Amino acid sequence: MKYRTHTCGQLRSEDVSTPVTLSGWVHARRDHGGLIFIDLRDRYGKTQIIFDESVNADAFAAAKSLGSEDVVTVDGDVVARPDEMVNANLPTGAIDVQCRELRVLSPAETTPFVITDRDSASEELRLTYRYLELRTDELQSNMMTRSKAYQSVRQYFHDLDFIEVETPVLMKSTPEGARDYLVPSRIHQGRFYALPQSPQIYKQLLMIAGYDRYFQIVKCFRDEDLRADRQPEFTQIDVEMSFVDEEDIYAVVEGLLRRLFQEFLGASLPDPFPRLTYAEAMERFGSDRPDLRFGLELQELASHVQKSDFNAFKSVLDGGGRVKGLVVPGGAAYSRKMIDELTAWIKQYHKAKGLAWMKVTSDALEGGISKFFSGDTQADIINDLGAGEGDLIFMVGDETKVALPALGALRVELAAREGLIPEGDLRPLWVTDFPLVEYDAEARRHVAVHHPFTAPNEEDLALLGTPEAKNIRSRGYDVVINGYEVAGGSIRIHSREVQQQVFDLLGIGSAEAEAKFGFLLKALRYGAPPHGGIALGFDRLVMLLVGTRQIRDVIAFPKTTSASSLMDGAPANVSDEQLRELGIALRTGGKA
RNA sequence: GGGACCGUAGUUCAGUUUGGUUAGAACGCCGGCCUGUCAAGCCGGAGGUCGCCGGUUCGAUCCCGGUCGGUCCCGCCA
Repeated sequence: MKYRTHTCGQLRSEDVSTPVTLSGWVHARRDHGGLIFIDLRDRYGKTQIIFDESVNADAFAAAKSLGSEDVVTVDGDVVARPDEMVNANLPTGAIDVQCRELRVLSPAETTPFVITDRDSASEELRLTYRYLELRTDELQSNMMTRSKAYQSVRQYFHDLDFIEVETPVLMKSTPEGARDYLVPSRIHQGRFYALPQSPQIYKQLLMIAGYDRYFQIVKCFRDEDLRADRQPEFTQIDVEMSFVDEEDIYAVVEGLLRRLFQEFLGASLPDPFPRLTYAEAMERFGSDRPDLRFGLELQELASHVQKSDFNAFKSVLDGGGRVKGLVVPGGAAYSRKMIDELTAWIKQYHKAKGLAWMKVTSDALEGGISKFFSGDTQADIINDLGAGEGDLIFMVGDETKVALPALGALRVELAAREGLIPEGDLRPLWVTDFPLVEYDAEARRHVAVHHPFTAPNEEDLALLGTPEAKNIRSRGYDVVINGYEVAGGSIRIHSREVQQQVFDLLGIGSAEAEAKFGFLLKALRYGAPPHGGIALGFDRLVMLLVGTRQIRDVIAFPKTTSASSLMDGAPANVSDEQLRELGIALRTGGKA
C-alpha cells in the first residue's frame, strides 16, 4: 500500500493532471452539499482536496463523515483551479486534488482544542496535549528552525576542525554553582550521580588530553526555579579550545553567531561585536546583560547632589553609595499615580529604598525633589543630562549594588512601557572583565562569579593571596544579545598552583578541593595546555531566531514553571520496590 | 522561600461589584440545507460538580480560610 507520492506542500500548477497519492491530517472540512473541500495537512504544507458527488460518488460519501484531525490517504488527480478560485495565500493554492479514493487510516476524536489556532487554548491545556500543539504551524516552524540550527552549528565547527565529543550524563556532583539533579546508584547504594550543569570539567580534561578544539551540542540540567527563558533541562553549544586567548574565542563565536543570524534572519551582525567591561555595563546600563537596542542610559548625579540640600542622597554618597538617574523623554506627562506605581515596583522587586523624580520645564526642574536643588544646579542638571522640556528625571540613591541594578531594571521597564525597543534590531556585545568572585552573604564566603576554574586577569594575578584578592578581575566573558545572556565562558586556569590559590580564595580547603576536584588537580600536573572556552545557550539562540520570548516555544516537550510535565506527569512517585532496590527510604513519604 | 494575576460548557471568555428561582456569548461538536469554499455560509440542537476541601449564611460560582494547578516576577540560576 502506497501512502504518498508527494507531500502536502509540494504540488504546483506544473503537476496538473498528474495522478498523486497524499497522506496527512484533515485540517478543515468545508461541506457545500454536493461538493466537499478538505485541507489536507502534513508538516510540509496543506493541499486542498475536492470531493465531487457528480465525479466520484463513493469518495464523496466517504468524505461526508470526515472529521478534523482524521489521518487519511487520498488517491486522486491534480487539477487546476479556476482563475478566480486560486488561493494566493497558499503555495499549493493554484491546484486542487480531485479525489478518486479516500482511505481513513486513523479517525480522530474531537481534539481538546483546535489545531488551527494556538491562542485558542490555555498553555496548561496545550502542554497537557503537547503532541497536538506541536501540530500547529508555529511550533512546527520553530522545531524546523531548531533542527536546521543544529545542522548549521555542526557544519560550522566541523569546517573549523573542531571535534565533537559526547561527555557523560551521569557524573559526579559538584558543590559549586546550581543545585544538582541527583540520580541514585543501585550498585553503590547510598551514592549518587549528578546530571551535569554543564560538561565544564570534562571539556577541560579533553584539552589536557590534546583534543584542542572541542564542541558538543549538549543537554544541561540545573535544579533551580524556572523563568520564561529558563528550563531545568536546556541545551548548550559547548566549546573549548587550547593554545588560545580571548581574541581566538571571540573570533570563533562571532563567526558562528554571524553565520546563524545571516542564515536564518538575513541579518548582518556587527563585525566585530562591541565590547563593554562589566564595570562600564553596570555604570551605563545597570546590568551585566545590557539591552543596547535603546538609550535611557544611567547618568551620574553625585556632583549635583553634593550641591543640593537633599540629605537622604547626600548621606548615601557619604556612606560610599551612589546616586544616578535616567531621563525619560516626554515623561513629565506621567501622572502621580504612575510614578507611585513605579516607586512601589522598584521598592518591591529591586530593593531600592525609593524612586526620586523631577519634571523638566523650559529652564528649570519642578515637582518631586526639585526644591532641594538651587536654580543654578537645576540648570546644570538639565544641561549635564541632556534633558529637555517635558522630560522626567528618575533618580535612585543607594548602596552601589542596589542603586545600579534597580535603575537598570527601571531602564528596561520604561523602555518597554514607552515602546522604545525596536523589535527587529539585533544588538550583540561582549561583556568582559567580570569580577572573579563575589561575596555570598548566605554562605558567608566568596563564591566564583563564573566558576572556580576561571583564570584571574593577568594584571591582577599578584593580588591572589592578599586582602585585595576579592577585587581581582577574571578572564571571563559573556555574549549578550538584546538583553539575553546567550553565551558565557572564560580562559581557564591551567596551573595547579593558581587553581589551588583560587580554591583558597573561595574558602575551599585543600582537603575539600582534593575530595571534590582532585581528578582535575591531578590532571593539571600532567601537561595542561592553556585553554579556554564558552557555552552558548542554544534554546535562547533559537528563541531569537524565531522571535519568541518564551523558551517553551522552542523546546518540543517543555516543563511548567513548577518543573513538571503536564503531558506525562513527571515527576512521579515510584514503587516501593524501585526504592528498595536503590536502598532509599523517603524521609517524609513525599506528597502523595 | 516570597509577590502578583488566573482557574466558570470540549475551548476561549463574560457573569461575582451588591450572595437569591432557568449561569450566558463566541468557537468547536451533533443534526439539517447548500456545487467553489479556503476561519465557508444559513437553520436547529446537545453540552456546566462554576478546580478541590472547609467555613460563614435560610441560601455560596459569588464572601472568608486553606489547598491543588497554570503564568509572570523577586530570591535562586558557578
